[in-house]
Order: sequence, then structure tokens, then C-alpha cells
Amino acid sequence: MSSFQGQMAEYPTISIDRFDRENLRARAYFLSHCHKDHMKGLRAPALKRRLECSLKVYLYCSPVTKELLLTSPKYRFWEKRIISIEIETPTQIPLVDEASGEKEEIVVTLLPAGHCPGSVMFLFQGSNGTVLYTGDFRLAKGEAARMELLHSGGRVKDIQSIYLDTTFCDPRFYQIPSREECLSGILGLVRSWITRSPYHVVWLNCKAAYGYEYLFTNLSEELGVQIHVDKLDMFRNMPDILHHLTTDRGTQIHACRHPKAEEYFQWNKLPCGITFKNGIPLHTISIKPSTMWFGERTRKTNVIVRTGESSYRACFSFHSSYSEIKDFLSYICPVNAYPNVIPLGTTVDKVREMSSQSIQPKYKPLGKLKRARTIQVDSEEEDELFDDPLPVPLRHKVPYQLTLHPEVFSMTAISQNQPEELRKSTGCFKTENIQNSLLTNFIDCEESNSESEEESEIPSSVQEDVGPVTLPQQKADVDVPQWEVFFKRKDDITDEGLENLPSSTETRGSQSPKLFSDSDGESTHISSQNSSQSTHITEQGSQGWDSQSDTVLLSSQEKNIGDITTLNKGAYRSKDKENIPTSQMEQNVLCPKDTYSDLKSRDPEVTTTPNVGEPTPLSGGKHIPEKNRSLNLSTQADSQSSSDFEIPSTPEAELPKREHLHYLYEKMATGESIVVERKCSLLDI
DNA sequence: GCGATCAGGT
DNA sequence: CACACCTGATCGC
Repeated sequence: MSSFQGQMAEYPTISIDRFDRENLRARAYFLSHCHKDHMKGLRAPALKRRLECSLKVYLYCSPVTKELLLTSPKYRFWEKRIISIEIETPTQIPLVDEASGEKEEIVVTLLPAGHCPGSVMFLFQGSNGTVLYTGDFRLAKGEAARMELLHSGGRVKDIQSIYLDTTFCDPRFYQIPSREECLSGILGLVRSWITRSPYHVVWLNCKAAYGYEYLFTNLSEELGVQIHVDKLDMFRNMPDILHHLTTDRGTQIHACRHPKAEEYFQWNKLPCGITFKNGIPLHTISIKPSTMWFGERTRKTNVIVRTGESSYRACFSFHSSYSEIKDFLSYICPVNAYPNVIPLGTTVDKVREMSSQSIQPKYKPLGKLKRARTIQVDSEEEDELFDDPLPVPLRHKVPYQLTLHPEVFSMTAISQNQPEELRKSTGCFKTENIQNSLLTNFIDCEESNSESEEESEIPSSVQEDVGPVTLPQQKADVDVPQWEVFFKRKDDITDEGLENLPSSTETRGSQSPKLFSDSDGESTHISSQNSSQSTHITEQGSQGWDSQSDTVLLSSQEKNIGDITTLNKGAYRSKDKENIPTSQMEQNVLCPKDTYSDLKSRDPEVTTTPNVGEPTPLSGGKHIPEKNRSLNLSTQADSQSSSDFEIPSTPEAELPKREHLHYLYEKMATGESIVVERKCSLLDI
């Protein structure tokens, strides 16, 4: 759950994914995707009023997000004030203070985030440097390297700060099976069931959230069966999704919902109410997508788990795993990294406590934990992450040493030449040590690391069962949001062994509803264990579903082939980066005038300017003139005092960015490396 | 009646 | 484990 408060240190006049409190003063709004926890305040009266008074304030998002948002009547009032920006199209946006008339420009580039339809990351380039706000994301290893617009001159851009989805930034969630593995497992299960008879149906027990469309479209594509859903009007302009959905209850795959769905299911009733087809009772199984994760020790990645006679859980994640985050971060090498999610193991209370106590981070000194030790899988501490430094694999860029405050939700990075000081003064921990410490931590394990996923490079034995349907990544059409922009399939899908699919003898008699627990119960176990999978019994409370005694029906390939092939493919696929600047660095410029006069059109009028190289005037961001700072602050004050819109003045309301900016600017001005503390999101609640 | 918040559920 | 919700109760306006 995002705890990002909306503002970034470098560009405090814009707000992202938060629309309440201080964000009511923003000069521009950005929405990374259409999940409610990123839309706080978006339909509140306060913001509505602001909008009515401040005619130059707009919400920027991807075309798909705009479409999804405006489908809901509750957000319809935004219609004239949303400007969609095409993916991977650097676009200049004016940030105007309407009280003073002061204006600055910022260039934003939307990068696909792989979290849900329309989800993007925002790359901002402006006078205070380049920053990346990831929103929520699921990116496989190596995907950052394939994002052309993260690069410049053949290397990764200098990113001052990253605002990062840290949902699974915990070594317990070291690995999550890839999208392809999960899809493949689910596909196998669904196929094996629905091919038995027209009366065998599957209920996909999905939560109310965007993000499962990837699953729906792929199942439908592979099986030629549309998915029954309650609503599909939000996809009316997204044919690549729409075509795979139906409101016809006669289909064999359902993803419909009902408040009493679980109860219904006990009685062999689908959420949409049907139990029969042509007078013949249905045979139903449920598949509940859940995030399954695996610590580094866990070798098997079982993507389907049977939880009851007719119930299954299937691995599915909208968020990147620890190792994926690690890969992403170590590739980007930002100077600062801020978590958007309160680190796991830190409760809200703890956070509140800490933040009220002191902004001084609690940390363990570095250099103490070099020794290998048995990891505490259940440990809430992340201390063992932050061991002594070891070399990091370099990639495109001389790495900074990333540092992390695990308990203060401020990850910072420091330049390599002065780690000592900073360590002393801030107690930062190096993010790069995550990977090293993990190796260290696991070295004692009984299982040999030589068999761990990371180290084995077993060639993929690809079965073509699933078929190499590749959706080419293409630019979204101006008018019709394109699904494939956000998710693309890879060719190297591995199919699962389908031998232990539900047997017909286990088929629940549709007329004899089962009366025992069938819903995710830990107590129901069906004996179809695969010996190679059941040998590893982990202690209670260990990570991963496979550690439980649930019957594992399907397992992915033993080794993490996906990552390797992905990387290789990425390398091949990645275009010649030296060509990027010319072709890709064109910017769209949203001229205020144009935008203004074009409010009625569906899309903003954008003018493309010829390549002028880096669109960042002060891309280094190392030196911020003093006047900028004071200007910034004074205009904020102005906008408060002489405001013609009803923004309550909040004199003591932390304005954390001010102090932080001050510090930041000072450090920048002196050329020192930067360590920024971010206040707890719940500080002023 | 609405919104915000919390508890509890999946 | 945790996600991204949903529902219902309570409170304040």
C-alpha cells in the first residue's frame, strides 16, 4: 500500500498519486495508475473546488489510465482537465503558479510499469535533476535495460532520485515466479479442466482491481474462451482486452464477483448465480490468484497450489519481487532512493512511533555482519541485508553506493568517494549489499546454493504448447489505448507438466455440495504430491507457499530460466542505444496556449520539437542557484496568502519538502553528496 | 446524505 | 505473508 505523500523533494510543486493535504496546492497532478490507494483525494470536494478555480491545473496520466478513470462517473468531473500523455514520449509540461504567474517547465516521460492496464512510471527532467517515480511496478529482470528513454548516450541517465515501489523489498520475497511461469501454470490447470466437458467451468477468484487483464487476455487467447466479467465498459476502447471478455454467463471461464461469492462456491454456484447449463449441473473449480514468493533457499517455484477439493491458488503478482527490485535499482543507480511503501515488517504504529521520536534513523552500524549466518526467515528485521560492502556487478554506469535506511523508509545513496562520513552521520546502509548479504546469509544453509536459481544457467526447454504469441511493444494509438503497450508476452513460455491435474474422481458432484471447508483451508490436503517437490519440508512460518503442506500440483521449471533468457533476449532486443537520442529524444511540448485552447479535444495538442538533445536544462542538478530556492519558497507563500482559491493555510503543516529541499540544495550547491530523509507519511495524521 | 476513518472480511 | 479492494459501523458536518 503506497504511503508516498505525493511530493518529491526535487519538484515539490507537482503531486503524484496523492491529491489531499499539501497536494491541494500542486501546479500539476500525475496519476500513475488507477488503483484506489493511489487516488486518495482525487474526488474530494477540496480538489474539486481547486479545479474550478485554477484553470491551469491538469492531471497527467497515460491514455489508458485516463480512459479507466473517466469510465467511473465519480471522476467524470476531471474530463476536461486530464491530459493523457503517450507512453515513451518526452513531453514538456508548464508548471504555473497562478497567483504569481511564475512558471517553470518540466519534461515528463511515461514508462510502462507492468502493474496494471495504464500503469506507468514517471521520469521527470527539469532544473532540479532527473527523478524517477515508479508508481507500482512489475518489471522482470533486465527490463530497465530495455527502456530506451532511461538511457542517454548509451548509458543510463543520471537519476538523482528514485521514488520506488518497495512492496516486496524484503528478502523473504526474494523471488516471485515470472509472469510467464504463472500464466503457464494457470493455463495448464484451466485447460485441463474445461476440456473435460462443456460443463466444467473455472472461476477465477480475482479481487476488484485492474491488473488481472493480462491473465484474462492470455487465457482467452490460448483457449479460445472468453472470460465472464461483471463489467467491461471501461475497456470499450481497448479492443485487445475487450475481445477476450464477455458478459455472457454461458462461458466456461468466469471472473465475475459477488460479495457472497465464496459462500456461493460452496454450493457450486458461480458469483453470477448460475449452477446449471442446459439443465446440466456445472463442475466448478476456483482459482485464486495470490502472490506466492520464495526465498532464495527455495528451489522449487510451484505456481499452483491446491487448497481444497476444488480450490486452487495460483501465483500472480502485480509487484516486482525483491530480486527484481534489486536488479532494477542496481541498474538505475540513483543517487537517492525513497521507498513509496512503508517497509515490510514495519507496522504503522512503529512508523508513527519512530517518526514522532526522531528523524534520526535507527540502524546497525555497518561492517559487523560479514560472517555467514543462518538467516531468520521470519525475522522482521532486515539487518542482515545491510552487511559490509562487497563489489557490485557493474553495468552501464559507475555505480553509486546505494544506501538504505530500512526502518526509516528513506533509502539514500552516497557517492563512492565518501561513504565513511555518511555512514557515520546517517547510518545509511548500502543497497548493493542486499545481494551480497543474501549470498552470505544463505551460505550456511543445508541446501547448496549451487542449485539456487540465480546461479544455474540451464537452457530453457521450451514447450511450444503455449505458443510464442508475442505482442509487439508499440506506441499506443492516440485514440485507442493499446493493451500491449503495457504487457507483452515473451516467447520463452514454459509449459507445466499437466500430469497431476485434478482427477475426475475428485470432481465434486455438483448435486452434492461439499460441506467441508474448501476455501483456502490449510487443513485440506489432497495426496498427489510429487516426490521431487515434497522432499523439502520447511519449518513452519517459512517463506513461500511451497513450504506449507498444501498439495502442489504444478511446479515451474526447476531453474530460473526466465531471467537468463530474458536478459539475453533483452540484449538482443535492445536497440542500438547510440541511435536513441535522435529518434527518441524528441519531445512533445505542451504549450500552455495550445493546451488551453484545446481543452475540448480528446487529446492535448502537442507539438513536436526537433531534437535538442537532452531535454534537461540542468540535468546534472548539482548546482542550484540560491535564487531558485528562495523563489520557490516565496511563491509557495504567495500562493497561500493571496490565493483566490480556498486552500486552507497550513503554516505548521510540515512542508517537509521545504526543509529537505533546503538541505538538498545546500548539499547540491556545495557539491556534496546528498542524503535526504523522508518524513513518514503518517506523520501528521 | 456525505465523507472520513476504522474494523473486519476476502 | 500481503494485495486491493469491499462492507459495515461510527463519527462529524
